[in-house]
Formats: sequence, C-alpha cells, structure tokens
Amino acid sequence: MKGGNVFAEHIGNTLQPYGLSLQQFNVLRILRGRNGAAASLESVTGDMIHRMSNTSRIVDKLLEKGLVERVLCPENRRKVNIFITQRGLKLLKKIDRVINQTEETLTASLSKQEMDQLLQLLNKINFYNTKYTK
Amino acid sequence: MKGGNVFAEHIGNTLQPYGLSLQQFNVLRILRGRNGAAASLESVTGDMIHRMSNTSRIVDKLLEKGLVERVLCPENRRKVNIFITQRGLKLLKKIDRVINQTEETLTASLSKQEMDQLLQLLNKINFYNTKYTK
DNA sequence: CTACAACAGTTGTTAATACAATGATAAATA
DNA sequence: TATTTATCATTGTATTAACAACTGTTGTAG
Repeated sequence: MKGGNVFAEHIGNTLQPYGLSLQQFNVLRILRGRNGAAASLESVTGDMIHRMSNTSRIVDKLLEKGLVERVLCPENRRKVNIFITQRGLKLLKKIDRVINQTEETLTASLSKQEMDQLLQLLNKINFYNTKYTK
Repeated sequence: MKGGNVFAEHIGNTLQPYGLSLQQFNVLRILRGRNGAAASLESVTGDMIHRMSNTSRIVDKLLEKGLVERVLCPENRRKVNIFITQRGLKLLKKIDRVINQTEETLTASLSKQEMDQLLQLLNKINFYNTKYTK
C-alpha cells in the first residue's frame, strides 16, 4: 500500500513489469531532464526527496541494469557525475506511454480542476515525491 | 524524510521523544476511539492503511511497552482482541497536547480554506495515512 | 607546508512495509 | 461425521528509507 499514497502505489505497480522502483524511475527521469548536462549525485539528490546515501544506492541499482553511467568528475574528484545511457532513454520511452495511461486513470477520480488544485496544494506543502514536474 | 510526506514527517518527529512511531500512535488512537469495545486485529487493520501482518507487529511493539493488551477472543479463538491500557491512555493524553501544537504549525503554511480543500481532496483519493479522523 | 575544517559520496545499521507462506480455528459441504 | 474451504492472525523475507559513521578530496588558516 506504499504508505497509503495511492499515486505512488499505482505508479509503482505500473513500473514493476519494467523492473524499476518508483525512485529508480524518478532518478532516470531527472537524468533525462538534464539533457546530457553533468549531473552530480548531489544535484540529483537535490531534485529528490532522499538523503544522498539512498540516492547513491538507487544509482547502484540503475548501474547494474546498465541504465546509467557513473563518471568520476575530473575537476573535483569528490564528485561523481551520473548520465543516463541510451538503454535508459529507450526504457523511459517505453514506460512513458503506460505511465501516461496510469496517470489518466488516477486523475479520473478527480476533475481536472480538482487535480490542479490538489497538485498546487501538495506543492505548497512539499508533499509530492519528487521535485520533478512534467 | 518519510517519503516526502511532510505531515507524517513532522508528526513523526513530534512523536519520537515519546518512543512511538507514527503507526504505533495511530493504532493507539484507534483503540482509544473504541472506548473499551472489543477491537480485533482485523478491525484495527480496517482503520489503517496496513496489511494485517504489519498491524500485528505494530501491536507487538505496543505490547512490549505495556500500552496495549492482547486478549484471545473466547467466542472465536481465531480472533485476538486488543485493548489500550491505562498506561496507553495516559501516554496519549500527554501527546495530545503537543500533537495539536504540531498540527497547527503544519496547518500554518496553508490557509484554513486551503487546508479544508486539501483534506477533502486527499480523502477523495484515499491519500492520507489512516482512516481515523479527529 | 601542516593542520584542520568542509565537502561529496559510500557503507553499515535499524525500522518500516509489501508480499508470500504458514498455523490454527471455524464454517460449509459431501 | 469427515473433508474441504474460508477466516484470523503470525512469521519469514526482500526492499526501501532514515540516520550515523566513515573514506577520500578540497579548501583554508596558521
């Protein structure tokens, strides 16, 4: 039941056949959003609701699946840049379609107006699960 | 960060000094709400967003602390009734005050009207963390 | 230059939760 | 009545997240 968050629950279920957890999916989308620009772990974490320690492990999982790359930053060897791979992009593309479907289903219980209201309010209290917005 | 749910996060932090997790607190409040009426595990679970298996373990923790009692139901020996103890009631009473304070702080980021809207919408999509309502 | 503080990231640990499997009792049916 | 099925609860296990401790690097003050 994912802590009672039906959004997370349904989207998580949609993602399951693709072998991605909701948070892995979020990281992938964040990386895609960077359009190839360097994305340090820290900056990715900044767009998530996680501790860096957990983002680090999420990236581990994505690495295992070949969906991202880790590159030591030469300018500052403390940093690590993460990039989404072609394979990662391809997977996201596939998922995009079904996710849109799922989101529509979710939205169906609310009118468009109610949905906007809700997202606005959730945003105001920083409720949602990622700072990423479509 | 508790999954990005600032409600859960703040209330959880408030609870911490009292040695209760948010869900343990929820169970205690549900039991108090029964006013001494028999509360089987199943019925308690029905008021939560958890699998019964997890409610079972939450009750374990409350038992260890002497905040609830487990009584085998004589009419149906599959069932187990849970009761809140005097100690549990006393603890809740202490917590009630600070929780109210916390809730006000949380509510402060939204106007009363926005808050009502939000709760209504959340309720509509079954978003919140317990069916218990004050 | 050396010592110390700050930064970026990783690893260890515990608690919470989803899900599956099991156990014990009760109800239904042959 | 004997057998099967359903109910109520507990236990096992994997995943996820919070938090703390630690490593290695860079920055800064003396």
